[in-house]
Amino acid sequence: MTGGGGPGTGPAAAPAERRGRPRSAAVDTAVVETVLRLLEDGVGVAELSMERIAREAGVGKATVYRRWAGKEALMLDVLRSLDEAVPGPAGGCVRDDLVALLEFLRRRGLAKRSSAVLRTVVAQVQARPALWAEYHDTVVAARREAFEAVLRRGMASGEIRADLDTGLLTDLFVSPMLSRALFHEWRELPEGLSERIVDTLLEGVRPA
Amino acid sequence: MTGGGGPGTGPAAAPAERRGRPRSAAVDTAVVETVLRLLEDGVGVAELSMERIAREAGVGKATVYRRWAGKEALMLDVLRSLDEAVPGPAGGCVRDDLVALLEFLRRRGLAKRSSAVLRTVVAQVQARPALWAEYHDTVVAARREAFEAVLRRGMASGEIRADLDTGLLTDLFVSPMLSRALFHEWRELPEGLSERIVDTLLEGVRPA
DNA sequence: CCCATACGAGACGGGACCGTTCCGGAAGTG
DNA sequence: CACTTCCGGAACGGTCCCGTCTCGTATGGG
Repeated sequence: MTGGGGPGTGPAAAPAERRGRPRSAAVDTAVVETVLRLLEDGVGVAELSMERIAREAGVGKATVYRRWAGKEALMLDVLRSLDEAVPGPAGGCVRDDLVALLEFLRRRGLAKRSSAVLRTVVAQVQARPALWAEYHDTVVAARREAFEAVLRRGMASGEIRADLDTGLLTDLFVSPMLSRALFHEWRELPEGLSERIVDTLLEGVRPA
Repeated sequence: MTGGGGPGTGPAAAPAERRGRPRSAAVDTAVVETVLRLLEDGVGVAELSMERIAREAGVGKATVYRRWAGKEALMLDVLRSLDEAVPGPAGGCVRDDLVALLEFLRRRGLAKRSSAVLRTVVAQVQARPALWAEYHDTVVAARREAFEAVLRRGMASGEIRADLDTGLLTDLFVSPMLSRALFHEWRELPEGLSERIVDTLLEGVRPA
């Protein structure tokens, strides 16, 4: 239930030749996990003070500053910890693959934790572009690429119109799910939503 | 260029029987306008302190507190000031009305100011539901109703499939524009985008 | 074993902001 | 004109936070 908080969280690689006591890996995960939990609980990124993070993680403030230069650097690592593998195409028909990708968004990505993180990142698009860039490269890019790959396959097989831009198509498929997760606070994502979105988009809104 | 900051901004109605010097209406608009400008410049809602708002508006802090109980109440009035009339349907074909509504979103609503406000509000969905509720009732509801009215008209006239839910359809039309405005920082909203979204949705993604 | 380094805890000075209060002056009402 | 209320400015005590530093203790590599 901890999401993608596992390994790969280390903020900086040790340059070998370490004497003395090594740093505790548990501290890294505890801090990152605490930030995610607080965001999940609705604490805004600005109410998140380094002091509070350390307090709630049961960690000395100096220990946090020993690893991260400031809140910005810490947040970047938090975003990096969210890296998740997108499910590969099942190889069935394109329609089912699209539904599966949207279901992945609905279930794993947008249930609670990730919707909170997404809201937080969106709020920082203007003030801290680096934060958004990191989130885009780490999380968004892989998902978009997965969508576009399926769409290209559909275009090759004749299941998808080939005269459309895959970027725009990806927006058409993804953004309805995204908007609901952003605005409706991770409720209102009912079971059959993915199918309804995909089928409506495929069939078109105009009567046949 | 001041947007919807005009009348109706007063935080509380005067109960008549006022002696002494009346409150300056200029202060109300100056404060609200300053908040909007700061949000527009990328200042997060949490970096927005009452002290800073008063300073930048050239207004005494006590004067602000005389009108609003706190930041939450002030933000509610700021959102209320955003109320804008949605353009009525031109009465042409449904397709053109849908394009016109999306164009309204692209041009007026989502260029700069409103995208900043929307990001701010989204960030507060969890922490301050009242803020989101106010924004929804003031801004979102009217726009959604306009969309659904056009869609219902299209269903009656046979231009839109009648077996679909107007709420979901509205999401399909609106959210691609919304997502771009949220994520891409009010760039990347090119001229023909509205037409492309509407036509793709109408025609469908599957080949004919 | 020894020593360098990490650890939690907390003190430190500096700064920002909160919400209130007071001031001297301005501006309408009666 | 007298009076009441508002105005901008500024100060107040209080709280929280920042980033650094110092304790005394724990822990692992050489």
